[in-house]
Parts: sequence; C-alpha cells; structure tokens
Amino acid sequence: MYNLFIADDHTVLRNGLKRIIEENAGYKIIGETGDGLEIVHQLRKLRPDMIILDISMPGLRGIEAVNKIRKFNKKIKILILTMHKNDEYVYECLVNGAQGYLLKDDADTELIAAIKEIEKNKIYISSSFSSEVISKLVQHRSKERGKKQRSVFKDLSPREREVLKLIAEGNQNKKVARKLGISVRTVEHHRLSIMRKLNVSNTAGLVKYAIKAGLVELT
Amino acid sequence: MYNLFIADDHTVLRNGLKRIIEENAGYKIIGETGDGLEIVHQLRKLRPDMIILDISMPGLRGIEAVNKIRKFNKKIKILILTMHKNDEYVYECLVNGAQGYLLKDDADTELIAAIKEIEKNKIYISSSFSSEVISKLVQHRSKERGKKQRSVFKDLSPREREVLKLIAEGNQNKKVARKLGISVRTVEHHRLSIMRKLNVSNTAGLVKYAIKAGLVELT
DNA sequence: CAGGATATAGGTAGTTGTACCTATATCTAA
DNA sequence: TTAGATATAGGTACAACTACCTATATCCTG
Repeated sequence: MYNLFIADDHTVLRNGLKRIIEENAGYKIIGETGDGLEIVHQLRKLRPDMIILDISMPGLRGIEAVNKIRKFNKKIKILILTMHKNDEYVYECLVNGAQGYLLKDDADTELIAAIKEIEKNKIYISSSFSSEVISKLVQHRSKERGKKQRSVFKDLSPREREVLKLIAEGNQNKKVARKLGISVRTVEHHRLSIMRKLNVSNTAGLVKYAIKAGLVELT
Repeated sequence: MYNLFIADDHTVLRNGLKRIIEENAGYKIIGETGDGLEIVHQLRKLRPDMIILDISMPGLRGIEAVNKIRKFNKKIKILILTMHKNDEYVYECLVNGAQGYLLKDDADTELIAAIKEIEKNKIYISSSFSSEVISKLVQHRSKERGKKQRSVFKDLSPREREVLKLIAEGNQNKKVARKLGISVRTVEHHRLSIMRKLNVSNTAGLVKYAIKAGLVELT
C-alpha cells in the first residue's frame, strides 16, 4: 500500500483528489491539511510515502514548503499540484527536490500517471509544458541536484528577495530602508540589481514577478 | 431533478465537485467546461438550473462571465466558487446577479448547503466572510438590483480600466499616452484618479489591484 | 436643463525611481 | 588564495511619478 498525504488549502479540491486517487487500487490518502505550517508536523506523525503539495498555500509560500519537507525527510516524494503554469516555478521546484509538477487543470488520468511514475522513482512534469521545456528541466535537475539552490532563470539573493517582497507590498524605497535598517541608497542598489536580473524596467514588472514567485499575497 | 453545470478550469476540482454533489440525491451534473468562452454555448445546449462558476478562468475574466450568463438567461442560478476572499469581488458578483459566493477552501458541507439555499431562491455567501460583510452585501444587493452595474467599493471608468491595464502591463505613463493617443498629462490624471479611487499610493498598489481584478494576466 | 461624471490637457512642485559611476567588507567557491 | 558574489553606501543626473491646481467639452441622468 502506497500512502499519500495532501496539502492544499482548497477543501473541495482535497476531497476531489481523495476520491480520484482512492478509486485507483493501491493508493491511500492517510492525511491532509490546508495549512502550510502544519505540513511537517503531520508528516512526522503519519509518515506518508508521497505528498501532493500546492505551492500557493497560506502560511508557507512557494518553494519553502518543498525545502522544509526535504529537510525533514528526503525519502518522501513530492508531487507539486498547482495552478501556476510557469517555467521558472517548475524549475525551482525540481531543483529543490520535488519529483513531479502538475497543473490543476490537467486531467485526472495525468494525475494518476504522475503518481505512478514518481512511485517508480521517476520525474513527472505536466504535459501542458512543451517537451523542450521538460527535457531542459529534467537535464538541469540531474546536473544541479545537491548543489546550492539556484535557478538558471532567476537568481535573486536572499536579501534581494526580501527587498523585492517589501517593494511589492507597496513600500517605497525609503520605507524599505527604514524597515531593513539600511540606507535608501542600498535599497536602490538592490532594486536595480533585481530589475537587471529579472529583466524588467520598472516597479510594475517587479510587483508582477513578486506575485508570480509567491513572495507576496494578493490581498 | 436539479441540473447543475460546472465551469472551472481545474479538471481535478471539477471531478471532485462532481463526486461530492452527486453523492447528494437530487442533484445531477449535466455538463462542465474549463473554457470560459464556451460557457454560454454549453448553457444553451444543456439548459441547467444552476451553474457553479469560477470567476478566474482563462478566456473570460472576472465579472464578465456572470454578466454574459445573466444576459443569456436570467433563470439560471449562479454560484460563484473561487479562491478569492475579497469583499469587492463578492459585491461585484452579487450586484451583477450571482446568487451565491463560496470559497474553494470552504467545506463540502458548505457547498451543499449553498446549493440547497440557492435552489430555494435564497442568497448564500461563504461563512468565511464576517457576518457584517454578508448582511451589508445582501442589503446592497436588493437595493441595487436592476440598476446600472456599479460598485460602492471600486468604481473605475472604462477609460481608467484601460489605463490601469496598460500600467500594470509594465508601460510607463509616456508609453501609455502614446498607445492611447493622448497626452502624458491625461494619463497622469487618470492614474491619480485611479489611485484615489482604489485608495493606493503607488504603482505597486495599482499593479496588485489590476491583477486581483483580472485586468492583466500574470505571464 | 442643471448637475455630475468622464475625458481631455495644461501649470507647478516636490518626491521617487532609474541608471550610471565608485568603493569597502565579508563570504564562498574554484 | 584569488576571483566572484553579496551587502553595504555615497555621487550625479535625469526620468518618472505623486499631488495639488485650473479648465473645457461631452455625455448621461434626474
């Protein structure tokens, strides 16, 4: 028996998933949560073989969840199930140790296929991504595994992410500086570095990237 | 037999919904689509009593879907099922003729309760919203029904939406002006009006609102 | 028809952001 | 240990945005 755990903040979707998966003999959902902060605690208790994980959950955003799970136990397989059709996202997840990446608008059959592949220690990426992207991603993954977390697409430093987050939340440079206890000039410098790296030329681009990357909530 | 139709771009969620609803005797899912543009065509063919509608679908964004459905047939009940916990959104939907507003992280039981209430010609709003908000919304709805579509929360003119869209896409005022064939001063004026109306003070706020409102894609 | 909202655009100021430059201290990886 | 990345911060210049003001023409609604 292969035991699965579901982490997704949409109750309806969790229940749908449960039914779909349990109709396939051999799989059992042994637990679920809608709260990202609760994931590791649950994993420790339940010891599932695989977790189906939405990376846009409240409490634990984006790639952090993947990292925490891997840090806790490298044996638990991670299948990302998300609404984000976004090359960078797939890449980040895979480099950080996820085994699969599916979209919420993929078919049920693809979900089952992904679980089966991952069970067999393979990588599965949604067929909604072009095959070039997929092969590129899988290649990079095998190369970069174990290396320091990094992306060929986007490559912000922790400090830069912090600055970007505050900017996207609506703070001006002056306020960011005050909050971080650094000078406005330094914030400006970070801001420009970020823009150069992300290849955008103004605040609008920064904000959009931050949202895409899950750095800020859209409240 | 009460016939339902599902419009949501997440296949897994659609299947989950189907199973949950059909376990409750008396309800039948007679059709579904993941493509917003296809909704009206399907409704014409299938004539359901109620549609469960996600307002963040590709192809037909936000409130437009509600309007199109109402325009096609006022008898079809509309239950919004979305991830957006957002007062303005609820209000927009209700004023434009939706009968219910649920969140995707609400429980299954609440989904069934909502369907039952709406079947009985009542309004149902997710219990995740505070009771003050709910009563305020329901009151406003009865007052404003039939009036010109408008929101007490947000009230942008078509031109303002156009300007906001271009800004959120990453254009600076100068470029917006060129694209719309007006002077930079006018763009600036629109921009300030929009900021005043939305109660934000900079570009970051504008971009976030535009994304929330579905004016721009997050590509 | 009068009042209100919309769309247009100009004046003037001050603030903020964009885009280069230099420079130092620290840390990490080759 | 040396090169590179990171985080810090200052100089300078110009572009863009924010925030008031006024004004006109249009269109819609009561």
